[in-house]
Amino acid sequence: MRSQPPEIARNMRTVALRAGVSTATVSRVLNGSGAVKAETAERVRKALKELRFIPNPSATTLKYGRSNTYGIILPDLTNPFYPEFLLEFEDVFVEQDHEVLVATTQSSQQKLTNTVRRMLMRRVDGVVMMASEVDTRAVEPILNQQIPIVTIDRRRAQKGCADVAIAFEDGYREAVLRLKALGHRSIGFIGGTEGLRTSEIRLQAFQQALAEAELRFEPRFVRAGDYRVNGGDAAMRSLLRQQRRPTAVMTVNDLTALGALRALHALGIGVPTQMSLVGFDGILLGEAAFPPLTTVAVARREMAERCLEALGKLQQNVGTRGPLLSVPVLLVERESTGPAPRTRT
Amino acid sequence: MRSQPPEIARNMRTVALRAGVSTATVSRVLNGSGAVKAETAERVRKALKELRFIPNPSATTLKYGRSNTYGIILPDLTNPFYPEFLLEFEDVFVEQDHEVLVATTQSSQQKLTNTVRRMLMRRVDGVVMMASEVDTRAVEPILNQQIPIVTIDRRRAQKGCADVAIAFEDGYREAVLRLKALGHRSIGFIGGTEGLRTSEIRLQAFQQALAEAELRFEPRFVRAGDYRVNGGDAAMRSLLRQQRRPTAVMTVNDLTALGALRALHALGIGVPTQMSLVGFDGILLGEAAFPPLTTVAVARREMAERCLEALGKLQQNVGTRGPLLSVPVLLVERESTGPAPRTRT
DNA sequence: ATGAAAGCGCTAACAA
DNA sequence: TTGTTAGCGCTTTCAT
Repeated sequence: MRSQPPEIARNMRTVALRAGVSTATVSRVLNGSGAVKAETAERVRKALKELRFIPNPSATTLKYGRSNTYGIILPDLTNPFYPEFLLEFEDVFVEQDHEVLVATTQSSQQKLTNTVRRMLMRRVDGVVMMASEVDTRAVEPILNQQIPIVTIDRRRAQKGCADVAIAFEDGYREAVLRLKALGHRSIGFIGGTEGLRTSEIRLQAFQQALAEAELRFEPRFVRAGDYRVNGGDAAMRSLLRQQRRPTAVMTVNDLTALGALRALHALGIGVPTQMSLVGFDGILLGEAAFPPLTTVAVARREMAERCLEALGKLQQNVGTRGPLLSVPVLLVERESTGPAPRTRT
Repeated sequence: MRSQPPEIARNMRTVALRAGVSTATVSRVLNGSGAVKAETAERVRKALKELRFIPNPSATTLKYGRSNTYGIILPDLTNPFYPEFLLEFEDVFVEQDHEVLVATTQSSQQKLTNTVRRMLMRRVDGVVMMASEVDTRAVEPILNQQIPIVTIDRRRAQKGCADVAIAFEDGYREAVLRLKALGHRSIGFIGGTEGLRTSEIRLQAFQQALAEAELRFEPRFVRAGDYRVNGGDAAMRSLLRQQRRPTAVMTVNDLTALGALRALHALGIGVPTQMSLVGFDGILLGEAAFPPLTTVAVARREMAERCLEALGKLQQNVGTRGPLLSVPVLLVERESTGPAPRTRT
């Protein structure tokens, strides 16, 4: 025998009736707008509770053209960094009583166009865009509607846009210094897909880190990858085909490092005894690798918070350029790095 | 010099004005409801296009209390299986012009309660629930609102509910038979968290597979894990602490297998030379492991399609029990499995 | 301190 | 075949 489900109010009228007030008063109590006598407010709150009132945000969206929803556009969910970020993003935004609309582009221009339309239809109040691989002209309709956009890692801002950038420079500097302290003198690099702005930025950050550590940048120890496992694997094999080798390799992200690690295993090269390896991102599965991967972890939570902050700033000053913010980074030393081997292999 | 952004219509009135018709006609053209003269329809379509009309679904949601949005509740996004499934889910639903509302519970009862409220507020038309770890009484308000729910892997349905189950039995059977063909006679198992219904189901499926293959089930070769890397690592270490060992180990999911693999590496046990290892789920990163992980892959796409199908059935027959559907599974043989070692270690 | 009412955009019932 | 209109739920302005 199940008890009858309790009556539930799906509109304010029902609540107002029960409390013996008008819907205007209910609204005032809910939003803390306008003055309501304490006694009345109490009665309303009681009715609200008893009737388990479920507000209908589409009414507000309809009235004001704003939905309290924020869109997030991710390139992909198969790189664990993105879902791990999404987790924090959702948490941060929902905590502020915002709703989140998730979309992935999967590097398809068509998908991005559809996504933009979906976001416009849902009257999002802002968009966070983490899809460096696609042509960003597709998002112009969003800007035309005066909806703020926060990009990730573009390192520039225009009217209505802000940018949140990962501190690659700090990350590579820290890692290079640590490797130097471990005795490494020649450090290789497996980068991202060629031709992408973000690949360029990361490679430069690595070069700069070497310079600051007074180590030589050797182009023959550099390879392009594709931000994925197979690219890292192929790049590492290519690196190892040469006569001379670096004693340590840094990568553009963890997936690349995992691929490189697999190649090293397959070729019977000891990690870290014969070669040290450093990833970037700090995905959880880096710890599941053998040996557990040393990496530069990106502070996902702070990244989500910076997005929220940037969006807030853009809303305060519509039509102006938004801020350029930075996300900190942390070297997580695990077991894929160790002292440089005595003799160069 | 940028060209002026084109005027965009955010309501039907503007479009109707331009086409010289009423909003009702515009609506009829858009939805293909009611008869419209071909010539008029053409004029409307032209106006629609010229003005880049963006419909406002909140109006429809407000009018009908239905949003064309489906909620999906995931336990977590750090297990790559979930985002990989989400990717397909989004794709399948968006393709049908549905919107998707994503939420994660992170095994928190409070978060689930909030999520349910969010879904109710957004007037979702259905919910897919993949969170076996939490108390499902929290979702009752959804059922009370006559909103259909599709659960994953509960293997039962009640009024307003359907279930989509992964064919564990098939998966374990296939894998066990393959291992048997490779000469394995004693096969261990690392299961899920104890006390969960889904852990029970999976263990039983494994036992059944052994029985069908006429292999003995040996409880001392069974350990509980936690569906995560560390649980798999610990369980494997515990398994290896015994005098006698299985020659192959199957696991409840890939994360568990990855942890087990790490333990095997750490203890210097060759995979697959000394021990074979089989995961479950087919996460992409299984291929990045060394050796690449043999696993039973769950057909994510079909899983998403079954969810859509189940939701459709439930909507056709409100208030009845929904179907129990099944998702197929595929053995993906990579390099963590091989012939059983000659002598038992 | 409170209530009445308008209006956001859309669709379907009804009228013409 | 097409148009007019009511009404979904909410907030806010304007009265009271």
